[in-house]
Amino acid sequence: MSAKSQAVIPDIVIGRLPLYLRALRRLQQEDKSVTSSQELGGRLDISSAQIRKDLSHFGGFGKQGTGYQIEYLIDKLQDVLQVNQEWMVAVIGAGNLGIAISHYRGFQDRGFRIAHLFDISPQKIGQRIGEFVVQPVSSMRAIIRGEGIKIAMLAVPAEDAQAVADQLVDAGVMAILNYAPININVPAAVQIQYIDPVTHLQHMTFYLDD
Amino acid sequence: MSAKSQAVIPDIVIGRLPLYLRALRRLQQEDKSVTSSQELGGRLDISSAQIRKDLSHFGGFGKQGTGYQIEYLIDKLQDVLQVNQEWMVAVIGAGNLGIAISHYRGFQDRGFRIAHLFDISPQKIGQRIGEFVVQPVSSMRAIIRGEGIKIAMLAVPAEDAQAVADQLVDAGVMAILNYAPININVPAAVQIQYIDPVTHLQHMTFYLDD
DNA sequence: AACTGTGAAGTTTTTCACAGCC
DNA sequence: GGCTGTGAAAAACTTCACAGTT
Repeated sequence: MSAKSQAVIPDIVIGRLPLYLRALRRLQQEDKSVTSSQELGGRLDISSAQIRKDLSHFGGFGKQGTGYQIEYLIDKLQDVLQVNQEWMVAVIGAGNLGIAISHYRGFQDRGFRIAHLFDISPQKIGQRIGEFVVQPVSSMRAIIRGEGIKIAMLAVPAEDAQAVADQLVDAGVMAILNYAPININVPAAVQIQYIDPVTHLQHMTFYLDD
Repeated sequence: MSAKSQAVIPDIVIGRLPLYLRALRRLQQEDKSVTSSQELGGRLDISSAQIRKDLSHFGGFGKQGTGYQIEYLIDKLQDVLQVNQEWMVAVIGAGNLGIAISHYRGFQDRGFRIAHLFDISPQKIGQRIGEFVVQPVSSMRAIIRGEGIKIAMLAVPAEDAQAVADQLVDAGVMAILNYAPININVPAAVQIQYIDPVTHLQHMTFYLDD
């Protein structure tokens, strides 16, 4: 056990930090400079105790009697999540979804920059999509390795997702955000997250009448 | 307490059912007809005990010694989630994301059909997007109410999301899938779910080295 | 007076482990 | 022998409630 040993933070806590960060940025846009666990919780539908407990894992970010300095807390959370730097991201798949992702302006100021857009289809390769030129999957490995890209967003058909993920891992990618509606197996050291709108919709229909 | 009173099922269990369903459909495509909690769990990285416990909330779907009949289990889970019917969905926002959503083929066979695409911009209104003609937000309320649409996908700028959500609720929508990177407040009876790729990316960067 | 940070208590969720059935 | 369904145990997570600080 090293002198600087860190307690393990529950993953569920880590998952909430981006939500806190997002809400704090919003408060900042509203020209507030201080907030409280109660105000933040009200916005997010999370109890104030939960927020205080979550934040306490990383040290005392607040002031008793006062609350949290928004700018300071944003900075600290960005440090914790390592998004005070700008991560290069590769997008694989230049279909409608890949194109929408590539055009999305919302990555920039939250720690990410799309660096490349890949596709396997000869029709797509060479095409200009926003500021990107679609590159062939065949050169993906070399580029990702060469530039040390660690994060990829997968927007290929479900059938191809596992094979492409394998190539990404081989190329050195350590975090994959998979938009294909299929489970992917990756080594334990590689992070994976899923976005599938249908799972969310099906979650909600359970509660609908009729 | 009615004679047919149902025990309350934990929401976290409901959230996993769509994942089971998705994996089962995949197994079916691979021409399997029977599976086990172990096989399913292996695909999903969920323990077999968890899967058995989750499914047991709804009655005995499996056979001891044998496992689960895939077709039967799919049908039962679709019943539970109420996706054996086809839900009409409205999409609001005909930007890159709304367009990508409107083109996506993956809703059809999983219980959902996009019925309308709305936007507020005069440049967008009347434009043809795939099989849809973009309709004005001003007619949204009447159409949603008139057709009894209960589900909406929100793909508008963060600034407009709360206002549009309020209109949707007023129009009778009971479930909203919000793609705007902002928290929305809706009445407790209305379901809301979020998709924000950046929160997933930030969750993963916590674990990345350097 | 207002609010944080935190042990302790309470609740929920997951895993264990095995009886019972095919 | 293989697998489900399930009570009981364990682990994880959330809330309570309050001492301590501004």
